[in-house]
Amino acid sequence: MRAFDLLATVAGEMLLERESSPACSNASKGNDPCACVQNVWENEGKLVKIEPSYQGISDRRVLASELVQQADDQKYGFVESLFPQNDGHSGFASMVTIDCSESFVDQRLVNGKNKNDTGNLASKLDLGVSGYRESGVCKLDCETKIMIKDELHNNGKVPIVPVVTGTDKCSLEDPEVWDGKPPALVSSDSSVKVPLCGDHIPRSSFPASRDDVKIVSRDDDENSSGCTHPCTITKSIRPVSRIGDRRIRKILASKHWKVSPKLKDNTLLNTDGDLKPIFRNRKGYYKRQRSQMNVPFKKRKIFERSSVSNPNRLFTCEGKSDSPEKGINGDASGSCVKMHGATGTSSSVVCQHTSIQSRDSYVKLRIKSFRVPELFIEMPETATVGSLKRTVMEAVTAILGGGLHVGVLLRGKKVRDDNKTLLQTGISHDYPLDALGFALEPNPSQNPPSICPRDSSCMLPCDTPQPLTSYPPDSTVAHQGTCHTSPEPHLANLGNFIESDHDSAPSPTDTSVDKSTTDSKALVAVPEMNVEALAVVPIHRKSKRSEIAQRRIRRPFSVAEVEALVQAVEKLGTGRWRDVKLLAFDNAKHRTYVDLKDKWKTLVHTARISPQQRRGEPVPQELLDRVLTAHAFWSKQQARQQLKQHAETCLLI
DNA sequence: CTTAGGG
DNA sequence: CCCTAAG
Repeated sequence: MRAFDLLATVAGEMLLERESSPACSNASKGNDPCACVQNVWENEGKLVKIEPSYQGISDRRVLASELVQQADDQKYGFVESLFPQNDGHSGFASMVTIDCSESFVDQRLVNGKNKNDTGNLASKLDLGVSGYRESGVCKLDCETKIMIKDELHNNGKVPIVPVVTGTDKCSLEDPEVWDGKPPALVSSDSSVKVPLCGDHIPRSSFPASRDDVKIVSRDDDENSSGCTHPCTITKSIRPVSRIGDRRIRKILASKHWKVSPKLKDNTLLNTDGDLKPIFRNRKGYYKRQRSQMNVPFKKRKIFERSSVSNPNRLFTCEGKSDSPEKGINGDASGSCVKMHGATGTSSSVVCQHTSIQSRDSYVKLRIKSFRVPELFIEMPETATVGSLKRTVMEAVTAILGGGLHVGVLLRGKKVRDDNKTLLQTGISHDYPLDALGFALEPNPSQNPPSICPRDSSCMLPCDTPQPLTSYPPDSTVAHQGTCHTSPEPHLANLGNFIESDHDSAPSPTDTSVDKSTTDSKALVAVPEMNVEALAVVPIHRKSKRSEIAQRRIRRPFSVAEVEALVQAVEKLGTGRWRDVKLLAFDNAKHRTYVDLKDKWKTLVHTARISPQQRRGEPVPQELLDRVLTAHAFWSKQQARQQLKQHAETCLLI
């Protein structure tokens, strides 16, 4: 096996430019003075093709050669059709070198500033994911404009909004995206969301993000089933992370990407077969549990699509938005966004009241490169060069496409406070460009703020379920088997109040696609946490932290959940966590029965310690009392049960 | 797969 | 929340 340690650096150049001239406000059709958006990435129009330079596998070096962008308007690759809304011009170039111990990925966002040459980026993604070959030429055709305004107001909002312009050539029908919900990330907080390389490139160029790409290493690209329609491609690809738990863990344990030589095409079906038993059992409820592993990536997916796919719908805070919430970042006064097509035709203006903003209050940023966390790849020596290409591509794409967030460095120091304005942070319009840096970092705690509100709001039942009466403090009725089969109706209903994980809510992808498609390669991107030391990282630098990256996000139990749990345990006892799950948390896909068991464990512990020692959201004492009572009761019950059994066995003997 | 318990 | 042994 050959191991490639791939430290990728995505270099690109973005210009987050300060508004240049007052005239620009009139230039756009919306006539919104504040909505004038300038600028973009540097234009180079290059795309890079990763191409191994070696003939044999003995030479481990992989070089990247650049593909000159083909600015050909006539050709439409699937990329374009996939994200047709991007009518602007951004290209990217990337370079990957793999040299056993180091790799370098240079991705460059280039601006198709060149208006008339629509800057169409036609790139031959030779190393695309299987099937992409069919498209032959992939064209990334988009213009991304970013404006950052250093708010003078201390509202903690830093409106940075990508402006993607374009026309619809292919509508994405993914209800996950278009269900009217606001883009999660944009609305979540004020952190600087810069749709850089990671946001645009991977998805649009080769939608091989972990979430929706079937990572395959097949040697017969040409024979692959073909993706004539981009939308289909996306849908037909299933998340890598949907592999069974066990398998994932094994992979994670190895802390690197691993491509088994046996995992070729014909393995796919087998893999599927392996998975079926896992997913098929008991009302399929376990399947849903599994799918939660995708949460972080799905979140991202939503954001990516929403920010790219349909700007008009999403980036509007005039109240016309389809979103139930007005204004994406919840701060209507802060955001100034304007959409306009490349042609300057369609545009929608937002936030007129901010139009008074001084010209000088815009900050111009320039991002020369992005650094990407380390990757580790292991491949059999017998693997083909083609599969190597694809593997690297997939690795890079996956890491770019999943779980990354942007870190901001000011004078080399990390800017951690997302709530400060640029100005407060020290980034003002006349700030030296070089002082500001960006880095792609693994998302350490992807605790999506959008979740928490739901926890509290959705979980509170209109009519509070009646306290349980069926657990008689000292009755012998409560046999382990009696209430087992027919849960109390009100208890069963309780599940409805528990947050239903919207991330794993049945989506077209989940239901229709997963059955037919399969997991293929056991590839998992393991973002390296260390982003500080980027340039060249020795192979042995991989650390345990990579595992942490794959940990499920921590989701503290809300009081309502605790209530539900207590109630269920009061009813069912402490030894039947699966039933507890089904009874009270059936709709909370992210809570496994193990989680519930663990939670109960901590609840008991919490109830026993003094209130001063407790942490987190305080659990009402009443609930904790019930926990202790129930725990005592069921412990006694268990003891009795055991005694009984013991007596019986003794009698038999 | 579930349960139980340690980490 | 993870992991693992045991059933």
